[in-house]
Amino acid sequence: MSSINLKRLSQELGLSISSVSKALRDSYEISAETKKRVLEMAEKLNYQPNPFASSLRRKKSQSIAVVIPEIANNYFALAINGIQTVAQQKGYHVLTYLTHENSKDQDSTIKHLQGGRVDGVLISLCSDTANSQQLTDLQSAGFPVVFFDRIPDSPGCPTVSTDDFDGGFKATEQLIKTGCKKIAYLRVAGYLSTTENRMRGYLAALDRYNIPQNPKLIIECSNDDEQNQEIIKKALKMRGRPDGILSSVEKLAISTYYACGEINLKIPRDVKVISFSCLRTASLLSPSLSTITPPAFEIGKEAASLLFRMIEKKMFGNRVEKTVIKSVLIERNSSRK
Amino acid sequence: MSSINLKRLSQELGLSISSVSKALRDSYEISAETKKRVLEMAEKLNYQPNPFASSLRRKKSQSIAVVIPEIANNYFALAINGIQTVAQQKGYHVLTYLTHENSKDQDSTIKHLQGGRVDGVLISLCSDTANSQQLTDLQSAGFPVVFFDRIPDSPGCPTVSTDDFDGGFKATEQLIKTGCKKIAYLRVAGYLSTTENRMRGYLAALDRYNIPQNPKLIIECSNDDEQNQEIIKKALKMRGRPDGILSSVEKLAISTYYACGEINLKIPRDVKVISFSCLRTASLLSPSLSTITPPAFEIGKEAASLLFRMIEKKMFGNRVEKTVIKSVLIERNSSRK
DNA sequence: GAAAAAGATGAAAACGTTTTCGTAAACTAT
DNA sequence: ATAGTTTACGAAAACGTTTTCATCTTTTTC
Repeated sequence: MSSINLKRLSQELGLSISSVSKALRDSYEISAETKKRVLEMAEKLNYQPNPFASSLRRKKSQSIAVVIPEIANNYFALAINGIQTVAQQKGYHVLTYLTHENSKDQDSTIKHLQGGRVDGVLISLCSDTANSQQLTDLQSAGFPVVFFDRIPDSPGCPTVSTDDFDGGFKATEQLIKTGCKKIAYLRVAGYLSTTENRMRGYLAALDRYNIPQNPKLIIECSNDDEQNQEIIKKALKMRGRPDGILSSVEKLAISTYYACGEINLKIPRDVKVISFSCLRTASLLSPSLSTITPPAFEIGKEAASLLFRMIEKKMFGNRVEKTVIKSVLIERNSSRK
Repeated sequence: MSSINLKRLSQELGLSISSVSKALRDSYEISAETKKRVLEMAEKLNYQPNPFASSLRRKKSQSIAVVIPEIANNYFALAINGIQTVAQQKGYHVLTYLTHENSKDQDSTIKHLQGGRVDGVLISLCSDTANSQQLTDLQSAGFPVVFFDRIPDSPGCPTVSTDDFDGGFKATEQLIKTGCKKIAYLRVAGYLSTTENRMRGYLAALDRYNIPQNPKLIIECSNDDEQNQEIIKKALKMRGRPDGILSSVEKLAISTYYACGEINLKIPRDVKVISFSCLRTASLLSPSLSTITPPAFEIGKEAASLLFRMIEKKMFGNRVEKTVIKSVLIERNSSRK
């Protein structure tokens, strides 16, 4: 807390507060000579402007918020990395809020944010969201909000996401091509745009290859890893058990590996597995895991860039940008013949 | 940006600004009846106090900063999770800053933080820090700073870390017990308290078991994964190549796996591996990776708790707290006979 | 029933900036 | 020399709170 402020600085220099302020902001009203003196003194006294006074006066926080379900997750960690890269370069500060997949937490966070603490919000929705009134309020007030990854269905929102439908389709196709007939889809509890779209891709692929859809093969998991392992084990032991698994999120693939280990099913011999995942060690797993990898870092970067464009009002009229960045499918041993 | 403020609220209620402010802060000066009216109106108009005005006046930011080298890293992601848990519960906001292992970035971050944007700082030092003047300035100004994981050597700093020496010792011991005679230690470039202490544990274990220390087996890696893979490959091809590897950080273990794959060395047959790591999938790797796992989440939680104790001045005099939380060693196939 | 105490409210200063506006002094053009 | 313009600076208001202090009313006390 450097208690040295403009007043102190101006006294030291024998100038008025306003002149010093202008000098520091490089105003044309101040002579080059004076600016130099001011800069030097500021440096010497290690002057740091009070960000709150500045924000209060300018009605600009120089901060953005990132609201995500969790952070100990390869995807979100990478996305934040991308976001920070852009924000730090723009001289913006980044506030992170975790919702823990809890819409109550998400709503209260959004509500607090209305106070003006940030100039914009990047958000990936939590899974138990029905429809957040807070969020629509925020947006309709003209507040810059960009959704990434888990986005709302409503068309009026700026979003950055990946081609989930396509990913789900291609992953399923891949399983089909290696001979799978009974492909299970692992989805998480609640509603997620990603899970939903990936599933639509999965179903479309089944149709395309004339494989009958089977509701029993759409397996809803929870938010608890141990519970999921049980759910998956049960699915793998049922009559007409799946010979292929498409996991909509990384953690379910991991649970699948553990589940198979416990009931002595060999991947890929007994069941083939492919999963959406940003796991860096996918190729080192036993067996190596086939993945559809969303470009998390780029999505974060793109979402942040879009947000800053909105903040800086460099938007073309009211056009709502919807960016989609392709995922990449990498076939590895877990889904090979 | 709810443009409804105290003034507006007070007009609506026919009260003075000060009374409304006091009512909202539940002051004893205001009658219960009035408080109720105020609360109701605030709710109705969705009043959100301006955080900057409040911070400016109270000289309290209700925010803390987390300064870390990177975020796409299991350890730091977990630690932040712990930090957020505590902060969110305390009603504090969390600002994250990435230094990218760059002391310039770190210094400029610290410098900005002196403006009073936060009430305290949690920091894990970057690897190319010699000694940050900014940081010592900040501390000696009485500003609350807690170091976690990568901590300074100076005794005057509050820290939360794990028993790195012990971890290094036990990991090395484990390799020795499975018959390794030439154990390499993989360290990262620059200076890290963790790497250093783990190495001291490693060297102590060698001494304890009468294995001669060999400087050629202490291998300094870089910050670039591809480069590291080359470095490790080279080390594994040299005369008197290591038969055991202790990796001081997770990413070097991963590079080791790749390196072994490329030159056809089988883990653990040809070389045994153990690593410090928070990888959730350690047991699913091929082969499963033996790890010393620092309790990242707990370290984050503990560090944040300590910071809040400092912020709230609930410290006992000037005693500097140095918390150490034990890591746990899990033997898996990569280091078995 | 007067003095003292308690209760409830409001006016205004303060926090540290930024910005608008005013005004000297210096310069330019006629 | 005079009017106009430019240059460089300062005074003061404003941002939205919090807090101190004063004020007025009501209640208590002897």
